[in-house]
Amino acid sequence: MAPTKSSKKKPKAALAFQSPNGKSSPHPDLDALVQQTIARVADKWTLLTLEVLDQHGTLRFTQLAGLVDGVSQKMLTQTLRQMEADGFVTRTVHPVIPPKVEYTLTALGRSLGEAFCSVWTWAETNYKAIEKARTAYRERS
Amino acid sequence: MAPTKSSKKKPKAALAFQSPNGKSSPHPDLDALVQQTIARVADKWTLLTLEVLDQHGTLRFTQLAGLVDGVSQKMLTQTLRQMEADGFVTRTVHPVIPPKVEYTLTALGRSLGEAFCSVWTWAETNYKAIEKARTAYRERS
DNA sequence: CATATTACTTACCTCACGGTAACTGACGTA
DNA sequence: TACGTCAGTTACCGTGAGGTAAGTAATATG
Repeated sequence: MAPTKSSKKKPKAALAFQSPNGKSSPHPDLDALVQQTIARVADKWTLLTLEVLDQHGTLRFTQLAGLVDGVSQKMLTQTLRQMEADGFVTRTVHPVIPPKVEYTLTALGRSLGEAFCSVWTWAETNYKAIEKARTAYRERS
Repeated sequence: MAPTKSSKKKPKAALAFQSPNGKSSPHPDLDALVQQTIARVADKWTLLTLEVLDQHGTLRFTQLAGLVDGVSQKMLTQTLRQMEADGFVTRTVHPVIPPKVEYTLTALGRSLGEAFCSVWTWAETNYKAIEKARTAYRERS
């Protein structure tokens, strides 16, 4: 029983809610919005692309393809379109042949990079602790 | 052409590498490790669980199931096991019947929460800008 | 006329993520 | 004897993320 949701009996209450009333949020559920935003932004390719653009400044498509280690053209395009739509990068098309398209971080994109900087730093200082924890866990079981 | 990798011609060089030499990393490729760590940690359920545990302190399984909004038992167990293995939570089993298992963040887990705090804050202050960018993008195309 | 170049689309296909629901174990209680 | 409780585990199954490879447009060059 207890399938996380949907039990035809009494819902037990007092546990499964986070904002049925008004609380004090400016929006109905800011938490959800923020969570959703983070989920979008914490995507693998987005993170990698963000970092590469942050380090190298303006880059063309093929340069990105080379620097974003392991990305396929399809995913790179998709990621860049997404980031453009979200306002993280500007996409500048130079009407020449062969095509020349340049990508640069916007201020918003750069601020996102800074925000993730602390996570990056955390990972740098703590990945050894994680590895140790994993080994310990493996031996425990 | 240019399928991101594997072209039998000259690899063009000067583009597709990040640490073929020694640089100054203590490990062969610290960047990859860190990226990998972030990817693991930036998982949807991990993030949500982390936040709930950060806000509520010690919780039992069913309490978490109620608070982590939308998680299935399967994913909750999986996430918690993962977090335990990584050293983010402690799992305390009280040998009683019915079972009682309590989860608490470790110091490492709490530090991770703090690191993500800046991202959380960023999302709070910038999600409107993102929405605006999206609307603008939609109208542009 | 064929080829190279850049920045993509598009079609196709696979596999792993994750949801649903049922089952387990050990005991107290009705 | 049947049921409820908690904390899972397991089997099954569908969707969709994402990889691969080929195609496209437009022109300069040999």
